[in-house]
Amino acid sequence: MLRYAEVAVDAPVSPARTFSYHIPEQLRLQPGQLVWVPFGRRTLQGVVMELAAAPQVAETKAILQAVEPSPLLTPTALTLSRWLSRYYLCSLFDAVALFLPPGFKAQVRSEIRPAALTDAAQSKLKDTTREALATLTEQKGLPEAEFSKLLGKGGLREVNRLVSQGLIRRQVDLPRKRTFRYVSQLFPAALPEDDGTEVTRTYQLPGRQERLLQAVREQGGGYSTTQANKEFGSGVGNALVEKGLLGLEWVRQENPPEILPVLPEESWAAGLAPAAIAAGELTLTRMQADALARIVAALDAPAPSPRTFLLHGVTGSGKTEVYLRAIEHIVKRGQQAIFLVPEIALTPQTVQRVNARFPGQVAVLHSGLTERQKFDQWWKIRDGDYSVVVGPRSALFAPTPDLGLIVLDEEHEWTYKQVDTPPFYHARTAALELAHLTGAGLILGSATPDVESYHHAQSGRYRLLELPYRIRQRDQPALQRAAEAAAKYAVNGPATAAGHSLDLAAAADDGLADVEICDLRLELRQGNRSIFSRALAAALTECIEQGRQAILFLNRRGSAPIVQCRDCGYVVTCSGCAVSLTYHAAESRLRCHRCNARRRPPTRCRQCGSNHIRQLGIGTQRVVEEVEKLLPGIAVERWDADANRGGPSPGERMRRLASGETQVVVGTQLVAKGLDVPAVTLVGVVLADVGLHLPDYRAGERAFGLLCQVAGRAGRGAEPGRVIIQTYNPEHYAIAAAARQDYA
DNA sequence: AGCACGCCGACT
DNA sequence: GTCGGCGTGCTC
Repeated sequence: MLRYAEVAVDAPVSPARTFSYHIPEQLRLQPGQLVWVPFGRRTLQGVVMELAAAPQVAETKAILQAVEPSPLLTPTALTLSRWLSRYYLCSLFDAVALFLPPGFKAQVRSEIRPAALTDAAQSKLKDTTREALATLTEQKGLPEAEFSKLLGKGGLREVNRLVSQGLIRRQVDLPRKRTFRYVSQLFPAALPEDDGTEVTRTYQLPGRQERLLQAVREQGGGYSTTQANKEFGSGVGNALVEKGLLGLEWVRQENPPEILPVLPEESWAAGLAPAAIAAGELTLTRMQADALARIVAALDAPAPSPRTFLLHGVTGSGKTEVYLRAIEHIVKRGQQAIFLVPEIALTPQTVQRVNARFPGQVAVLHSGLTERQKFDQWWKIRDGDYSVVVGPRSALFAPTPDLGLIVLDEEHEWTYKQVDTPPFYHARTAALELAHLTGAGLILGSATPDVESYHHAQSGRYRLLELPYRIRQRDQPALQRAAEAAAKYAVNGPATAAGHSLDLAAAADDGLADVEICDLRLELRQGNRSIFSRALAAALTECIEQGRQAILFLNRRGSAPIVQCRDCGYVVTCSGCAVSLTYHAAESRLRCHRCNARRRPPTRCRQCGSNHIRQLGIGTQRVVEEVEKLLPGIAVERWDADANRGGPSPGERMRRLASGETQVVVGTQLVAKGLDVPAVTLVGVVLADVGLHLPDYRAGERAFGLLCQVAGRAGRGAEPGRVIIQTYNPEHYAIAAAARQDYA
């Protein structure tokens, strides 16, 4: 029989490694259960990966106890854990920990007791140790942590020495109390050959015990100890447990209080949720309808069919609506969907739309929840109480009972990659594997897909779905007319016909803002030393005079400046890595952040010989000053990580912008993502080059994506938008392509 | 994390 | 000849 278990132990061991333990007679274990095991001198948590007939080694220790009576991980989760461990080179336990309920961690608490404390043995000890032992004897025992503290520095070592000398005893207790919301309950005890027969007895019990026993048996299920103590007096239940007439179990509390999917208070777009987006109100464009049809067809096809889609749609093209309809399809057939977003706090609009479409069925996981709330959410998801789980990368491992679809919005975002603690997984890669294992569909969506994803879509590994046109508010009357006209000739029903007409209208004008590139080298040559080109200065002035709003964007990340020739735009790069060199003031040298090469800073430009070499390094602060100089008395606000720490709250700033109080926003990436303010008609990129020369070979790709996103901020309302990109590198492929909004 | 083992330098 | 500091590898 299967008397052994292969256990993933919570220790830093090689990937995929398990340890063999034998299962004691009285334990019934299944794969996926969390257990306590002895490991070296310690007692650790582990997860049973599989049961086995034979161990890997001759000598095995016994599993001490199960933490939960039933498995916490499904067979699918175990399979994905093994894959994660091998692929990301982490211990198997680090991988399975992703799937465990929040707050499962518990530590062994050991108690120190005095033993054989003869004067002779004590005479050889240090003074502090002798004093600590005196306290210990006085208290008749202390928790190990406290005792070790009494011994001062290196206390842990000293404790072990004393244990091996036999002067003290260590008693290890496995934690009985469960993390949260566990209540102890009394059960009628059954006979050992558990067939449900209750224990019979021939003797008489004291009155209160008799009455409690009767009450518990009548109840049938569990009888809370708290209630028992209240009604029959404390200790009565314990007496019955000791007589073997009642069993005591820790049971997870049923029906935890409702968790409202509350968004972080500080969310920028509080109160800005699109008002009229309810199910069925929107007519899909033909592109949207096509995309949805292909997704639904794949989801309905028999199991081994390609179900990974890359939904490439420009900002405002209606990707979210496609996700929502696909989720609806899955939910209707009783399955669940996982909706991943890069950061909850930055995508409140998306989250609110999901919430509005599936009221009461959405679990929103975010860092603002308390540990207890997260714990309750985990169990409710597992019980199938929710149809949709929205959250950051970790939400991929939520215990949905029957996963049908995974949506990964803004799939190019780097927050999907875990970089701080093992396993260093990428949620997109892991989602692909999970979808493969479960047969679930996977939709990756972005306006600027990661080059790797796009490549997979082109080579056929994913299916590519394109939404090339923006849907605008100003199209709505046109849509109405088109729908009416088209209805007369409709073959496929009015909705599709109207959508088709909208596509035709949009094809002539894709709804995107006009983008101009402004060559700063030319400005400089013509004597303009300001950070604003004449074109941007004029556009900004005009925009404000017309009572509209503007966003000025400066992608200045970190503090590493760039060394650049102001005559030809040449940037000093590493000869081996094609990465910009960073000036290190302390050693007066340029350094490559990739290969660590060192170089003396050049005095003349290598490309044109000019000595007009500068360290580029303007920040948003400087831009704000320049705007105030250009347009005195204007309401400018700076939105970046620094400004976020002090000053008005993000919510307050968002309100001021939405109401028009703020006329110009100067910001970093923070303003590039998700900001949707209709009255913003002008976007100025103060210096596009900065992001271009980050010490990262993906710099060009990222600069392109960011510029596209920034450009998407303009002209979201009825008025057309205008974007001006200032650069010293107008011919750089990333900037030129971004100006044409040409992803391909 | 904690422990044993073994190597090497500093001491009796 | 012995002690101890620390680098390395192991824990079923």
